[in-house]
Amino acid sequence: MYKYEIIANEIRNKIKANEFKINEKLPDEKTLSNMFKCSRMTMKQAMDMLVSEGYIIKSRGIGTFVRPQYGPDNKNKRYSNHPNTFGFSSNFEGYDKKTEVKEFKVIEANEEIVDKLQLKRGEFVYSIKRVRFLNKKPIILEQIYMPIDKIVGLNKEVVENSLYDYIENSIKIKIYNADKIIRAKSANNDDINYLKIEEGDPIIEMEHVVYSQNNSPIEYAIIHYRGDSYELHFVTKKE
Amino acid sequence: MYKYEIIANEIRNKIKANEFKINEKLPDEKTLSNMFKCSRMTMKQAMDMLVSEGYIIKSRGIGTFVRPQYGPDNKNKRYSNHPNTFGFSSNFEGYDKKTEVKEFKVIEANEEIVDKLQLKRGEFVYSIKRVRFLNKKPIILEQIYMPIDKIVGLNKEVVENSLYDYIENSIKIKIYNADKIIRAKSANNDDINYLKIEEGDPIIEMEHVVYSQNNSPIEYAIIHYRGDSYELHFVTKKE
DNA sequence: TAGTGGTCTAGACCACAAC
DNA sequence: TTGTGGTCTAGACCACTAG
Repeated sequence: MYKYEIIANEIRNKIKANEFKINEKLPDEKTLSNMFKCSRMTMKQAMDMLVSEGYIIKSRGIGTFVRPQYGPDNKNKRYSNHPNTFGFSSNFEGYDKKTEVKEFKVIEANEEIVDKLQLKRGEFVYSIKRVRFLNKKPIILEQIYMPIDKIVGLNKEVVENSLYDYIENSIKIKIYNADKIIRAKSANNDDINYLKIEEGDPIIEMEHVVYSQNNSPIEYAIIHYRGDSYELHFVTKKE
Repeated sequence: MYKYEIIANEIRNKIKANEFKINEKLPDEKTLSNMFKCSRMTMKQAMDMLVSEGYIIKSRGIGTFVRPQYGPDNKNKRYSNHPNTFGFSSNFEGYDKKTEVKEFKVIEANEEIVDKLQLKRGEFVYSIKRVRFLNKKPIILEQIYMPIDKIVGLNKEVVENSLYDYIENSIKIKIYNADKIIRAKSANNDDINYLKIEEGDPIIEMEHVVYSQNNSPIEYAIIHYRGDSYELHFVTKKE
């Protein structure tokens, strides 16, 4: 782990633990860089990470402040996450959550999957269908495809827990970035069936391709969020 | 304009003008920083900007490449943009686009608006309703609120063209960042009326609050995109 | 004017990919 | 081994806010 990640983790944890309280002003970056024994550029990188995750707000000439948190149940009884933070588990730490695996098999990649995962015709992928529950309500339906030769040793137990935890900690693949596409759709049969909603109800569809550090695609997923109970939050910075 | 913005603009323009072709490898960052007479950190900042806008892909150990472009009509006849790029005009440069202003008035801010724009009770805001057309089809319905004492001198002509152009170039407010929330909803009466869709059709709702450089909110907007013709693309980088 | 974050430098070393 | 982007430094100066 790099220095700026370690520093960001430390500050993030202090915010989560309420040691830095909401709207509290943090020390200025020069002071912080002395505290953490790093240069100001490194300090800035750590802080910018927290800005993009929505933990803090920086204002030139004024200072840096802990930001009121998003999170489940904050707003109109909708659940929410930052698409910048990878993974369901890390977005809903500490909440009543459950995962049900509806399908776990190996299939030959179709044209769409070949294209998204940059495979060759005839290659095989894991095909995983999971439902995510929050407070016992089914909220998210995921259809995931992963190349069998990159994500080795996958099994149902892993899939019932955190895929990203497995990828990063067990098989030591580093995630680099992701392309995401968001659409609005009407519930299809799977949505009706698994998310317990009605025909025609709106859902958020997020399609994403996640890339590892060498820019090779490791996951292609189509994720459906219940429109009535989920929203995506993010922070856009004009650079 | 800062150096890294100037550099990014130059490279972006070359990509747009096809001087750097799709999938072409760009010179490495050290060479580029010599070419642009800047330090490598500055070069990196310029390039990272283009990564987050989706123009290029960087791979450690390999190099930097021009990325296949998104853009209107690329995929399933849906229009698409990067929410990281501010503004309709800059996202759809060169396309057949039109804006119809359906409402332009000044109202007293209600509780929601007071909250989002950090106003006091009784303050006034511009209330603007616009429909955006692409290739003569109504695609986007916007409801915009802006505080009258920050966005001075607004008039219907400005609103018919580019608001951001006016804000940045005429009244010289620098945009800093934005909070965005994405939801899926079913078409309401306005959507049916202005976007010419049917009751129950899905739409993407994007709510955003845009902040100027001193972190004061200058725009609160609720934007509806036709679900059948629009999608949002973005690039997420794991820092 | 003092305080704060933003930009920029010139260079060092590290991590990863390809040969 | 070479080429590439990523991290990190120690410090300078700039831009914006507040008193």
